[in-house]
Amino acid sequence: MDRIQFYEIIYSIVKEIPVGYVMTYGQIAYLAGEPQYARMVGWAMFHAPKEWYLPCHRVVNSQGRLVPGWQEQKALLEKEGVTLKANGCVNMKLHQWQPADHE
DNA sequence: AGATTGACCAGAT
DNA sequence: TATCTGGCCAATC
Repeated sequence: MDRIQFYEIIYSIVKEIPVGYVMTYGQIAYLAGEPQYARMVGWAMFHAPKEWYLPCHRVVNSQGRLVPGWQEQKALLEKEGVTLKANGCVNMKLHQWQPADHE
């Protein structure tokens, strides 16, 4: 798979994340077909053109931690209805979006 | 062209 | 449970 295609899939998945839900980099990479590309997901998010309007604030790491150096993300998630723990991490069990939920 | 870093993850200690 | 290490790919120095 071309890296470009991989990015395209990543962006597609991220754009499909509904309000009030979040996903992990690893999960996105997995859905994109390359579970090992978690780092590329994060890299792609940071370098994603704003014209894509990606809800990258709904993307967190496997621990539910928010993006380092981006305190605004916390406020954004709270405004979307995402409940954050006292330590500032997302309640993954409550907000981790699962595409195959109705499986 | 080689080495280092990065919005990560999983396993090991 | 918390911290460290190795590995992954791409971009930058």
